[in-house]
Amino acid sequence: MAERYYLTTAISYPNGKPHIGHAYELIATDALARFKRLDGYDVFFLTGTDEHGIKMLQKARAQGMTPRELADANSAEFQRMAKSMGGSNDDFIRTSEARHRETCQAIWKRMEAAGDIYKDSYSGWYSVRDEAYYGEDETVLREDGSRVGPQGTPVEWIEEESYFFRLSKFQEPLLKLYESQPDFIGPAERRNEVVSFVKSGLRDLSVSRTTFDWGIPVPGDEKHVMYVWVDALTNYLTATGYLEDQSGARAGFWPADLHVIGKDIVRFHTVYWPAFLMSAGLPLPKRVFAHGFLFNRGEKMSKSVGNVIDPFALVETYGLDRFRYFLLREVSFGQDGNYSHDAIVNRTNSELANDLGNLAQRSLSMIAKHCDAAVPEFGEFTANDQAILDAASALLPKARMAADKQELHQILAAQIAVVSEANRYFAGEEPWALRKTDMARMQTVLYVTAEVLRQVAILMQPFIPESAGKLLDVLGIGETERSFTALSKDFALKPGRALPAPQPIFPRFVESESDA
RNA sequence: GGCGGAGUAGCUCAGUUGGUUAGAGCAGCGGAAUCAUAAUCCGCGUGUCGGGGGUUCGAGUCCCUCCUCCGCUACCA
Repeated sequence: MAERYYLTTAISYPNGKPHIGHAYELIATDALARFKRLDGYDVFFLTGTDEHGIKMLQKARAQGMTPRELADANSAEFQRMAKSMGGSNDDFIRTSEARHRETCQAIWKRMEAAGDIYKDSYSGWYSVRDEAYYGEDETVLREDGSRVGPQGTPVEWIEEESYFFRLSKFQEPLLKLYESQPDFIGPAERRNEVVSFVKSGLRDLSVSRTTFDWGIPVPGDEKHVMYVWVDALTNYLTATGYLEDQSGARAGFWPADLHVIGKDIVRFHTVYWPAFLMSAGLPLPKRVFAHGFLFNRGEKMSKSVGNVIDPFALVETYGLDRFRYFLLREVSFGQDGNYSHDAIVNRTNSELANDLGNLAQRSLSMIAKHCDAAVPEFGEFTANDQAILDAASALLPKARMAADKQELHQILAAQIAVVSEANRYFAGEEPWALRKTDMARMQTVLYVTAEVLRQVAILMQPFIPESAGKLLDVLGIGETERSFTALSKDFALKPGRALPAPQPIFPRFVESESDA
């Protein structure tokens, strides 16, 4: 049976519309999911929405809706976004679903049974206007004796009954985890931050609230709802059904192999989450990888600056694959990145249209015209032939290593380097000149070029599924010959096999009058 | 403030355990070719490797110091 691979995005808080950050995370995780599927794994790829909490409640009220109505409406938008971005997720979880309630209550009971949940009171400086608690050091005592929060709003001392999770107990086990499993947190910079945070000491965590009811009730004390992270993080477990039935269809996917998240929620995934699981006596995920943020021309996206970009519009403008390629190639996965119209056009025109697309077109149209529209015969390979073929064969092992470290940009960089090399090879061999002097040699050059294209196209599928598929179409590669298994020599192009008429796969992006 | 990271060609960045004339891609300039999506190929960089000091036969690469930028420093997610 195939090895399983379970990966997730973070679930999105749907109190607004999806933005480019959501799209980015989905696309990157999708590329990894597709990569693993093509590499023969039995993949479970999960994304979803995190629908509870006071902000949803407030937003719903403001719009004259029930929280469930708001959640339904906005979650649908996130599902539409996942589809539009080419998401190949196997499930879409909503925390308002019954299955999730069941799992949350089950994990709660386990933590409680372990003695890690206790009732106390949560107190702090609360700002009614901000609807937030602040630490004492965040507040300022004014001369008139009033105390205000960081936003300058008045705060008052509030005590609320709350359940606590004994996070303090897990400081040592967590440090041990980071040490024994150095790959638990990626990229490495994040790991150091987490370690130093945990070393500085952990306080117990308030995990329930009584001030609102849009959430999952605490078992046995229903005036409490679970607060934020027990609810949100548990989604990863819910979707597998592991807690309900360990022999269920998806139970074998737990523990997750990879949680892909934004760098802003590293702590919750690398401190709280493993602590909850340890307490509940459950296996821990293998790795949490935090990506960076995307900036619009170096500026953070914000409504006030007016540079909020709708991911649907970007796909509309550039096309899905161009957009995916840009994000995954331009930005070092794990670091912050910038996007701009010029950057998208430059990157994709240069690499997809000029390098890859044009190489395909120039070689395949020669094959169509001069080789009877069939894969050409080849003779003895020269050193040049062998070198470029070897460079293509070397891609898979490199890509695998990079994929396991989530270095998506490296995979694409390596591929495009081979494409560039293939262009140099093609120009150097001059098949158009060979046509007049040595047809057999011309055929070999065209064969080698097409075979390199085949290898690259197969490896491009996770990133630009549709256009890589089209490229495989014009190379005459059938649906069953597209997995990474087909990268082996046994699947190399067979001379004589008919090829369809070549057609441009990656058109250049040309500025229209209205864009200028 | 504390801890951590970064400052290398116009732009984005590589530069292993210190060792020969510091690299790539993009952009720019010149040329070639014409199979191809005006695409491709070739050639062209005297860069104070943030400043200063030090260790060493030798430092972008180690040490000290200064400057600048960034991240983390718990209950909005």
